[in-house]
Amino acid sequence: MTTSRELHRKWMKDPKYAKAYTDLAPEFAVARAVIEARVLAGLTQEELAERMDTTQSSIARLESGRARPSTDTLERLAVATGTNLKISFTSKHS
Amino acid sequence: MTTSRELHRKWMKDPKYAKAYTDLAPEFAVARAVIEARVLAGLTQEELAERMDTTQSSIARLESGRARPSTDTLERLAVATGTNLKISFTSKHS
DNA sequence: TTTCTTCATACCATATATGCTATAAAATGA
DNA sequence: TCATTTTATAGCATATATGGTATGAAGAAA
Repeated sequence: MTTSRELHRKWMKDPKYAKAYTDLAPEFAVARAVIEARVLAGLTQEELAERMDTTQSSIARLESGRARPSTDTLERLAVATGTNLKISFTSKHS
Repeated sequence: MTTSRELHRKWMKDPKYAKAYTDLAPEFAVARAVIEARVLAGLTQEELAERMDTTQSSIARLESGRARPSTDTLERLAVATGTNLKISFTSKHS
C-alpha cells in the first residue's frame, strides 16, 4: 500500500517539490497546503485550474505565496482535489 | 415570536444538527471557528475589531457566515486572538 | 538543436472582500 | 420597566482577489 508519507518521500526527490515543501517561510503555509493538495491529487496546475473553472496562472499565483486567497477559492480547491477544507484557530500553548 | 433564527440557535445545541448544518454550509464552519476564537479569547466584537484594526460591523459580518474571508483577514484574526491559523486539505477517506 | 510539457510571471479588467457610517435589534443588568 | 452593552444589518466607497491573456523559463525527450 502506498501512503501519503511514502509519496511525500518520493516526491521530495523532485527539487521543485522539495523546495516548495521545506524552504517556504511559515507565512506561506497556505501555498504549501495548496501544492500538497494538488500533487496528492495527481493533478497539474492546468488540470486543477479546469476543475476549479479558472486558469493555470491563477493556480500558479496561489502556489507562489503571492496571493491571500479567499475561503471561496480554498473551498473550490478542496472540491477539485477531493478533500475537505479545514480552517481552525489553535491554541499556541497546548 | 419564534423566528427561524431562534429555532436555528436552539437546534444548533444538538450536535447532530450542528454537524449536518456545518457540513452543508462550509462558510458557516469558518464563521463558527471565528466566533469560537473570539469568545475563547474573552473579547467582544468591538475589542477584536480594534485589535484587527477594523470595525465591529466587519467582525459581525465574519461571524454571520455572509463573508468569504481572505486568508489575510484570518491571519490577522489569529494574531488578535493569540492563536495559530491552520488551513489544511484533509483526505475524505482516512 | 527542436518540440513538448509544466510552471512562473506580468498586465489589465472586473468581481468580490473589506472598511466605514449609521442604525436597529438583541442581550444584559438594574 | 429602563439603561447600557453587545451584536446584527444596510448602503456605499475603496482595496484586493480573481479571471483572462500573453509570454517566458526550465526541464525532458527526441
